[in-house]
Amino acid sequence: MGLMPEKFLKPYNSKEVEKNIYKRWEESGYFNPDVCIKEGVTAPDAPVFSMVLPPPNATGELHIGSALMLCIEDIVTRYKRMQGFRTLWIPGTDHAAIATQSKVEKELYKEKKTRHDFSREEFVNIVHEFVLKNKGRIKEQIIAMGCSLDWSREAFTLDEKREIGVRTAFTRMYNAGLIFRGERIVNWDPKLQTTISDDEIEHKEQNDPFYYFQYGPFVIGTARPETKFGDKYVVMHPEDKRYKEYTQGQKINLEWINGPLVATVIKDPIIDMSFGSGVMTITPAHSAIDFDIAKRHGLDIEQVIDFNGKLLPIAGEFAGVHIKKARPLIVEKLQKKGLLVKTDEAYVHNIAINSRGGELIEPQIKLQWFIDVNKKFSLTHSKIKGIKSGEETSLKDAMLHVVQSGEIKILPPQFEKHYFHWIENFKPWCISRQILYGHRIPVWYRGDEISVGVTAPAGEGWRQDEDTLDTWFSSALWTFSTLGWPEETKDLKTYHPTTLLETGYDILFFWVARMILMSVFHMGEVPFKTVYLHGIVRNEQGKKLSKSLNNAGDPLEMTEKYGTDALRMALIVGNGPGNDLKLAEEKIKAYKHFANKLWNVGRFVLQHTPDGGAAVFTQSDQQYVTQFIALAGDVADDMENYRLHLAAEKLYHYIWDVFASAILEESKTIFKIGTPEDIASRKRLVMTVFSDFLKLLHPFMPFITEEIWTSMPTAKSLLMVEKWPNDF
RNA sequence: GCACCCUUAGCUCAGUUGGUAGAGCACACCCCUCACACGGGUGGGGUCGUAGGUUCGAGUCCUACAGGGUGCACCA
Repeated sequence: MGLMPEKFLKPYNSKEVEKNIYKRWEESGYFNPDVCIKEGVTAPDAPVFSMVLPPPNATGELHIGSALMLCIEDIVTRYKRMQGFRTLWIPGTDHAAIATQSKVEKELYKEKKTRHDFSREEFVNIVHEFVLKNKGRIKEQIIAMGCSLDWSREAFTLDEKREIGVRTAFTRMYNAGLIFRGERIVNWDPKLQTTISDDEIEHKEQNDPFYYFQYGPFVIGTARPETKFGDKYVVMHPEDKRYKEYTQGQKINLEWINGPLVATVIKDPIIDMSFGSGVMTITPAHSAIDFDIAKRHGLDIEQVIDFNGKLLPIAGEFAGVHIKKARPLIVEKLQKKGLLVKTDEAYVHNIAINSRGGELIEPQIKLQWFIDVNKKFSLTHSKIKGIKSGEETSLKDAMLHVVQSGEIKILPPQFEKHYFHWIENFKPWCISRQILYGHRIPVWYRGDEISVGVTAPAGEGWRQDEDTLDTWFSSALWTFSTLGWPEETKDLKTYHPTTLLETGYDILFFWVARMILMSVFHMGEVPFKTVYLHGIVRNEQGKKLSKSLNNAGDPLEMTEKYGTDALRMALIVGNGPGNDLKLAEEKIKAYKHFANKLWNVGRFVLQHTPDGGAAVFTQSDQQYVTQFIALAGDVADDMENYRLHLAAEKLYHYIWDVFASAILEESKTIFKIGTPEDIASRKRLVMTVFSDFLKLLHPFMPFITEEIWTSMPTAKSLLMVEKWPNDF
């Protein structure tokens, strides 16, 4: 018997190993690149690899999708660290303003309380306490996945440092004229009592009756009769022959819901002649398109529905009635007046709902803060390829430019098209929210005066804007706010732009695009060089998922049951970039078996090869060496090109089919009846190949490889900072 | 409506630059042989959605179609 410790006599026990190993990593300080340099495991002038962790919602749960994200990012990080890079992966959490506040309000509601039972300060404190409790749990979950994050640099989108960043960003953009306050039509959620951005809207198909009403000489169609009270403009296409007798601005007397009305004819090419009767009345205060038409023709804009979803006095007898209740009543009245022409019951259309809360969105006109993405500004300090310092550009143009020029590469490449398409439709970004939890808008008012800045203005009588910022405003600064910006820190100079941004494709627009926007403006450079997008894991609503009952559940449960390494492999193998993942528990189990296989290979190696030796390889062993070097090259090539799934599979098959089934099986005979030269050669082969194999596999299965490594005679320090094997 | 993705073994999916089909699980039979039964061995199972095209050669590229899914836009 050789060096084999007793622990190898039992099957691999992930539970006993994992906590212990993580503690050793953490205590080593090697998650922090500064320590790596100080201890001499990384060269001070080594190339940099940096990445931010997409900050999980502070009140969220770590789900199997986050596990996939953590796993991919940790694999890349560990690989780069072993390649000798100055490697930094920054952890943090997101305050997720709306989501968090809704959650707390739900909790409060259980005690029959609402946010209105508290002062602003009290309420924010309640939310804050809630967040603190949850943050710890998320950190535990991230640790359980084995992530090599530098916890000394942990950040939170709503902590003090980030608040300075947010206020600085707001102020500088305001001063550049890119942030403005204006009355626009916005997406209003009557339930959460806040605006949301266009991207937070979800369209849902719904069947509603479609009514045709007699409107003077015209027949108009609508699915929303409750908005029609104030409709005094009738719009048609200028080239519609059916209505050529009517002229722009013509007045028409007609009978409407609450009595006689003078309507004005408007001609506008936006009208689709083939839809309905080709004529419509407009409600500019509650429809984005109608609002545009009204602006174009200088028409009156009148609010019909209040911010709670109830009809205003303009509705006459219906004033104060909720729109949901009012609709059938209005139809009934119009029918009685003989103005209902017909009803199409089979009408299917898309309604807008808030993806965060689920309530129907009511377009409303409100005074809000926006980022103007089209306005030209001068980019004073540009490091962006193709844009000179001082050159004029717009946020939109710059955002397009950095991807078109290839300075930012998006993987898989088809998502570049999604990105371009989205940018082309990018309208002013509404950044103010009427909720309490979040970064309060750094603007103060006093009479007609306005003051924008990082701190409150001096003097009496200033009142701060009541609104908070869209949560994505602060997370958009993440690549540089985590590095100390707006201070010109050493971290900022060293690690920005970050090397890689890895996240789910579902937040390409929400987050990735907005990070590009912010970095371009504030840093004059890209936030990252490569974007790697992984697929999402469908929830119970996903049709495919619900039909199979063996889909895996909570990641923590899985790591408990099968070990983190097994879960990591199951998440990686067979899951190409950008593809959605459906994970069967059986697959995780299979990689638990693989972990045990590796464990037993370790046992064999340590039993039979007490020393590494310096023997000369026999010809056949030399072939194995060559094969292994080729494998190491292949794996490195896959890693460089983010083909993690292929790399993992190659490693799996190598250790099982080549190393265990061929090399070890042969070795049994060689060790028994081989010549001394054969034996020495084989012992060296087995030890060196296995030892280096552990390095190759470590990014994927960090715990078990580190645990076996501690028993290897070749081990000098932790495996996590060993150099990636490039040759023998 | 516009765009993108998917369709490969019973199930879940790989297959990076085009070169005679792979994995895990499941299934059948054999083996508790001295690293490992969380193992080993043997075996069954696929006209790679359909129809064309390019090519010496296509699951892999092109075109059309069908089915499934996603994103964006939107109808008054």
